[in-house]
Amino acid sequence: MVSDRLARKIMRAAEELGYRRNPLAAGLRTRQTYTVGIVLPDLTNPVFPPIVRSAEHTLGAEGYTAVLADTGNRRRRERTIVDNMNNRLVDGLIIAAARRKDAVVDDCVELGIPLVLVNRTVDKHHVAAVINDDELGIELALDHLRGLGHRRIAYMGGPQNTSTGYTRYRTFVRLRKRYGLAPDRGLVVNATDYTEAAGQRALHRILKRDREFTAVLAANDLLALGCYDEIRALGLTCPDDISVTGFNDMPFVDRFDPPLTTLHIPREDLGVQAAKLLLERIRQPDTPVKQVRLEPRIVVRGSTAPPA
Amino acid sequence: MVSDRLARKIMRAAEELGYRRNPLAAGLRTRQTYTVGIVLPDLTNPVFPPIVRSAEHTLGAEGYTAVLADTGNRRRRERTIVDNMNNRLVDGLIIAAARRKDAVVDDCVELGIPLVLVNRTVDKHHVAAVINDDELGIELALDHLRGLGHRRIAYMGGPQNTSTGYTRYRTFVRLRKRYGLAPDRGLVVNATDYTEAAGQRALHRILKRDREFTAVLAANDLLALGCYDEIRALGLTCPDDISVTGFNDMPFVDRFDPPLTTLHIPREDLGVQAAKLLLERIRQPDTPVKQVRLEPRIVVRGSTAPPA
DNA sequence: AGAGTGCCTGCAAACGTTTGCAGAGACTAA
DNA sequence: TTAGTCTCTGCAAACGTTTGCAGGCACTCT
Repeated sequence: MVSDRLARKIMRAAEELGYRRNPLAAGLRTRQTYTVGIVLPDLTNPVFPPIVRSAEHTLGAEGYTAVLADTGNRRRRERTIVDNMNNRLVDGLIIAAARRKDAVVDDCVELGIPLVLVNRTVDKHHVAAVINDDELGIELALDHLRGLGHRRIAYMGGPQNTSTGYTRYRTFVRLRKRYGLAPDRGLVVNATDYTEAAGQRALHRILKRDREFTAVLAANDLLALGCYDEIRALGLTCPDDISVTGFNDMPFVDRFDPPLTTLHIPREDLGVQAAKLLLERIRQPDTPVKQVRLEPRIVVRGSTAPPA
Repeated sequence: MVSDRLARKIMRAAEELGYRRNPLAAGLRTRQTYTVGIVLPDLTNPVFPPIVRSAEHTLGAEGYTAVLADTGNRRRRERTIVDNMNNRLVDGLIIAAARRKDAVVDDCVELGIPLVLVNRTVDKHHVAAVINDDELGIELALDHLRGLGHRRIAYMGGPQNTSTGYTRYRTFVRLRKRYGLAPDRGLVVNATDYTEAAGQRALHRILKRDREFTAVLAANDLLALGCYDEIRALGLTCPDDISVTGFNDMPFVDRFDPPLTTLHIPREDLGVQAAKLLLERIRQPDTPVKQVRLEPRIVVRGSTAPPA
């Protein structure tokens, strides 16, 4: 619109006068705030910080500011947070806290708010998402345990209202049948939350019904830690008495006692891809909705061993 | 201003019409956004999430929204982030990433932006802060090690440009003299960062000069983990060969191998107090600046034992 | 010289609130 | 009836941008 020379002159003058653009006023006029919201289910779960960090970084490079919030795994808080963010006119949202049926997600889609799910997705596949290949993950873990010689393998799933909880559970059941493993219903329990306490409770329930298994495949690292607790509480040891595997390879699990065998997910990539996808949706909202699936790989450590 | 009856009627009408207040426009007019910024040095350090969470919760109860950001321990990013937040007219800031001399903090004070430091403070004591009693902490750790019979105790400090790094270091040196412990300069090293890698490097440096110590007192849990790594790399074991203590009692350190003896800090309280102090400064900016100090307590676990 | 083009300046409306003020009614007290 | 009080309605300015348009000036081309 204007010549380079003048533009520079204006910039210099602005600098001298200490002019600072007011993004509030600009946002009011343009309905663009260059802010995106990131919604987490649980900030204290170490899986998320690395994802958030790489997403933040990618967004920052394009001039966007990330606004984080933690739902504490509560539905009402998710609603409040997202409403709040939409009120403040974020340009888009990255949600890591989605449930399989998620009214908040539905509303965002309906309102046309650019949205990308990360880590978890919803049942209706009408929204952009970057997730892990959970089926592959469970298969890798199960193959590992079978390779060690385990035949009676317990499964500890996550909450069935999350896509990860559900897919991993379904996959385990499917594969167990395919491999001709003992189809004991008593060996499968789904925990109510992805927390250590819920994991411990769930293993307690399994142990009350059946003590003949030699390994437990947990749908998440925190659940696996809950298994550690229950195993220890019973005076048993891992992996001598019971092998345990997790999912996520969250930071520090390599230092636990014993170091956890688990599925490593490409955390940085999850964040980067989610950010890129979101930018795409913000800039070209009419582009078709994409789902990206990233492959986990198994990391074998000390929590798994051949059965006694 | 108006009667209750009318007020209710208006609210109902607003509801029916689906009216939603636009905080951008309101903020533009009133210069109040009911948003506060929380600035962290490192989101992946598990000490911070619990602090953030309780601060967020306290602020939320008063109608404020928290906006998180992670400086990744880089000065330039801290500047960018805080500028950005001030531009967007946050009502106040909680900064957990302060250095002892911190231009960003100085600027905020000068601009009169309500500000509370948490965990770390600055040298000039002109700004509200909620911190730990670091002197007490170091004293507790040292007493514990002395109580076990350790006499040659190495100290691994944190970055000296942070208040925690500096105070803990000064306290160790002071107490060592008071207790008449060997004043070897070779036994004291300050790491460049609060990270595991820096901790490992620092212990490596100590070990090159002196291998006669029986315990190392680390200024932070991540540094202590770095010590674990170096001890293991040398084929030694903790605590049989070397005892290790940390600081912060961050989540999960009780599960490490060995479980870490460390100083527990009242994380929730840090967050709550910081939030309350900030609200006070926002609502009554003329009130005198307060500094709150909270007491840590030692948690003895498996990483410390009497010397061989 | 006149028309056309490029660059610039200036003006005004709009975004959705808050805030203060003026004035209209309705009611109460003298 | 009149003055005074209360409650409500309506209007207008202001917050700091963005955006479009009109007009001015200088220059180039025919």
